[in-house]
Amino acid sequence: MIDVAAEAGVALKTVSRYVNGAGNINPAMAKRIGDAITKLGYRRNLAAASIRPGWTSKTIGLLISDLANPYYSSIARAAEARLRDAGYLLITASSEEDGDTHDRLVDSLFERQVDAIIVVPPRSSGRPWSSVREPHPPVVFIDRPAPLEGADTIIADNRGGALEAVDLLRAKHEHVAFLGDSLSIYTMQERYLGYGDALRRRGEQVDPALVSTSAHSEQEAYAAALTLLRAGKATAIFAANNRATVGALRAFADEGVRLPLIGFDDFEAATLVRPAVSVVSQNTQAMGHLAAEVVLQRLDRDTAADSRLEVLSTTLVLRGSEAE
Amino acid sequence: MIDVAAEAGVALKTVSRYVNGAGNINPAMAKRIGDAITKLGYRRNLAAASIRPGWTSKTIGLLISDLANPYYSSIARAAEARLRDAGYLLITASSEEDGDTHDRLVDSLFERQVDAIIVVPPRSSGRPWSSVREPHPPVVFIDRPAPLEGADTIIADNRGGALEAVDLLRAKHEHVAFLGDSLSIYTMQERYLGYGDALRRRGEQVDPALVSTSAHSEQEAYAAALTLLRAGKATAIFAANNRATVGALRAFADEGVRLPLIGFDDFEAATLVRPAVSVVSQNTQAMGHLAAEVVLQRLDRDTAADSRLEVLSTTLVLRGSEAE
DNA sequence: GTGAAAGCGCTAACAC
DNA sequence: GTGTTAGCGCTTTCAC
Repeated sequence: MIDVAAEAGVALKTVSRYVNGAGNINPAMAKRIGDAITKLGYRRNLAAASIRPGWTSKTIGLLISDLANPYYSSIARAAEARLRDAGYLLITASSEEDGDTHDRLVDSLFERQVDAIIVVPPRSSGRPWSSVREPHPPVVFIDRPAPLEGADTIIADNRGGALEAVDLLRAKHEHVAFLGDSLSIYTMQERYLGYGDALRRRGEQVDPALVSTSAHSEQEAYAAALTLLRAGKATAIFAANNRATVGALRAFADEGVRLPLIGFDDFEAATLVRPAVSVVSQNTQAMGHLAAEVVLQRLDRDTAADSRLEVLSTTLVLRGSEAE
Repeated sequence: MIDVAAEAGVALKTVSRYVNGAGNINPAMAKRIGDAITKLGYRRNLAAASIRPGWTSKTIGLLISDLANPYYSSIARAAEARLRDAGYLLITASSEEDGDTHDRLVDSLFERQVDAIIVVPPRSSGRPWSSVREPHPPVVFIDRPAPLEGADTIIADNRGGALEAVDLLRAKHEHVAFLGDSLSIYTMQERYLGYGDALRRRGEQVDPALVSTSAHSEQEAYAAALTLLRAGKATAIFAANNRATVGALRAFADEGVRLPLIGFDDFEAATLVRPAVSVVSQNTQAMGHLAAEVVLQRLDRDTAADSRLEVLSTTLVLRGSEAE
């Protein structure tokens, strides 16, 4: 910047004003400065600018469990698009559901002076969030309940979505099975509750013989679905996540049957398989976009405004026989 | 840091040494400093450290066309994992194939003092790369040829992959059609060349009636596939990208036929559809990982080493009837 | 409208 | 082994 000032024959400060877009600059000088910048190939150092009081890095952290998971990458994409429009860039990192990795990444992000972070709390918990010293940049939790009292949170209505799906299945079919992963996972628990809600609404109880929670991997989901089919009791299946849905489809194919099925979370193959698969769809775009909005709001009016808890509703997408 | 030093009763520099893990510190002092840091909730400011000569931001930029695209998010994931192990964080941004957006993001990244950037060159070109002033952080281009002479580049063997697939189809079937997007897209052009290679190898010419390059969207891919089917000439199809493959599958379903098919790029639905779909698979993990390695190598030995051009081979994954 | 000097948080010399 | 000083690139009072 000194060089630019020398080249243009003005003071350092004038160059600073120029690059910051301050209005009060003599047009002739502005031109000289612009030329000098081009000639010297000057590039601004935002890191240096950001250490001044009142200045920020214009960078936001995004901590998710796995960037390669379409669910999260879609959220990331939406958040990035919105924040980019507002002049922010996103540092994206994957915690791999590991509490320690997550904690380390949070520290790294804070050390890099991010203005805020958007976080998917990992399943395996590390240090409690409440132990993170104030003051720190605003944190917005998404997808799962905040592990911190009174924090901004955006989640989907897992329970309501499951209720709607199971209710629809139960209207036509006697024995609706629940095929999912461990109930110790928040979203699973919620979807299971929704499953129960739908039955209780009809004055029925959950039948343990129809509940399978061992779909930890696609392989196990397949095995669980097979067991369910061979037991012969289930007349319809609610698959509580993508893995379970895919496992059920494979089991159907192998057994040569096809039970009515509704999965949770949409996926590409759902419209390709015949018959097409009905799903409870989450609006990941909306979640990413909303997370960005909440962050921007916190950053704008830096007030200690009331924390926001947003519950995004799900959409039941009926395809195949369920659509009739 | 001043506060920490005061609290611990040591000099500023000793605290600096401590947080930098310098060995030569009196254990008693180290303990006092550690306690003071905890007590005060001190967090290091890496931005301030990074403006010192010889220090860097430990941050790397990743510029891709669309984070929500599984192909790119998978690359991003692999690169992130490798770089995280090396102490780097990734600023990820989507150019949306727009040259101007891309150029702006490159500038933003450089201004934020990233140590290097990994770039997917956008289709619509903005400013020429050669006009970007030296010196600038190392740039590694991936997925498409570098728009800059002598730059590190990692691409997949699109041509060879297509050749292999078409060769296999042609061995059993008389008229293999090419279903793809515009040939002005680099990867398409390469795959089309591979298609031609396979035919020429048998002393045949490309039959224009069997070539369709209008699969710009899934809808158009579907329409193009339908046209191909109804013309009745094609006896097998090489679908040059995911969109084309999916379009072909929809057309098959609607017409109640199933031609031998090999797609380019693997996708989840490929194993779910019956019969399963054979594909030419790119190793996105390897591409991301390798991009990270090349970056680290440039950063380590900051030598002006020879530029690397890596061509990753593809894998032909045979499923369904093609597997017989 | 423009410039000189001070200082953001940090680290590298260079003493002690 | 530890402290003092200067300065990284930038922006901001506060004079002119």
